Amino acid sequence: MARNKELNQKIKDERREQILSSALMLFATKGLSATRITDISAAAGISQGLMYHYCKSKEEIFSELIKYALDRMNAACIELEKLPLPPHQKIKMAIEKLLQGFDANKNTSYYYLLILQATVSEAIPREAKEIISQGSSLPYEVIERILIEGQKEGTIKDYDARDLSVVFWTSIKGLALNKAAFGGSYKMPDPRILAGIFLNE
Amino acid sequence: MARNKELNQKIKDERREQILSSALMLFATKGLSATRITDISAAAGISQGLMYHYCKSKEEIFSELIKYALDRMNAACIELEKLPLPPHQKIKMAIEKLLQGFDANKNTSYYYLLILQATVSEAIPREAKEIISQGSSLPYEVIERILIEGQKEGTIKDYDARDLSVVFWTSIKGLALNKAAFGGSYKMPDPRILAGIFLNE
DNA sequence: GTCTATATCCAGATAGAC
DNA sequence: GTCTATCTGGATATAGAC
Repeated sequence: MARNKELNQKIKDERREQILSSALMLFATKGLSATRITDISAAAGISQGLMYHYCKSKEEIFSELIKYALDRMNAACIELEKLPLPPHQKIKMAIEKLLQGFDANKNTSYYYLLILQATVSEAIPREAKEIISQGSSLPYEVIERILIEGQKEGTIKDYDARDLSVVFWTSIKGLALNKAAFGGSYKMPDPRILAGIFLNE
Repeated sequence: MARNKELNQKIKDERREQILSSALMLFATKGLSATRITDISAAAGISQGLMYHYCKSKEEIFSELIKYALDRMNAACIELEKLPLPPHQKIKMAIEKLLQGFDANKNTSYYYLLILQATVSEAIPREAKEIISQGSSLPYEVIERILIEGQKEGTIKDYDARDLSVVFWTSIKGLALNKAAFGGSYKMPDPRILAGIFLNE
């Protein structure tokens, strides 16, 4: 009895994983609206009707993916800030890790595409919009704080820290979207190019 | 008689302008698929049925907007390359002009959103895909050539020129998308921040 | 040229059998 | 838990009146 329940739960969890993973790819490459529920079910290898045992709608899946992406990004930023390193090293490391992540795993760049859609699009469930509007400012704040610290030490260039933080993230996002667009054929540039935007030599 | 024909043509042209302009905003903020033909007709102030006198489908409008954006961008790049200026000045000027353009006119950043959609999405008419795949490499090539020239003169940093060109455009695109996402509230950063990526001091 | 009304089609969601 | 069949709604596209 208990055995069966456990097994069923396991199957259910695995299917849900499968669904989320398929949906990520489809949402990223077609957008929420153009992705049909049957696209997701086909990619996950189940019938269309069965989808409704695992989720209420594709909007729900979309929101869940957004939440997951934001949570991970924010957690990583908090970790970064806590590291026992001088600020300019934190910036260097962040850039290296982010670019490596894009090269290693295309899903990473797909998440950026999802976040962009959710930020920019009016055709997105209210829930996803709320998750975004509440959870997307932390990375900017963290980088800004680190840059200000570095400016005090004289290791970071003396432009407006808010501007620098915006350039940091828009450049990263630009590269992520390029990766999502051109995929395997495209390799990330030398991270020192980006680091040079911020660091005094 | 001839008068009427001229007048009719003029009305027709104006309407078409209206439709294209409304469609740009809607495609950028909702995506092609989520934009209904009635959204466009309502924004242009005409009935849904009348749309079919001015275009075959929303896909056709989308392709036309993509073509227009690419043509203008490519023409601007060719102009830039021809200017009688040293390479590092061309880079500086390109960055300044691009950022000014984003601040001056939100439509500019909307075009970037359209290009991104057309590049990344599978749910895009074949025609738009073809336009993109044929017409989107020139800006990268032009910037790469200018950078190589500057490297010979010692005014441009000595990283791989292809990498630098990719960073140039991905950073610009990142800023454009940020503008599209956050709109009026967001002001472009100091162009010297970006220029510093490329220029030897 | 412009509108309203209608037909067609397709995706989302539900119901019922296994 | 899983499928197939069906209902429903909404968007596209067309037809016909003014």
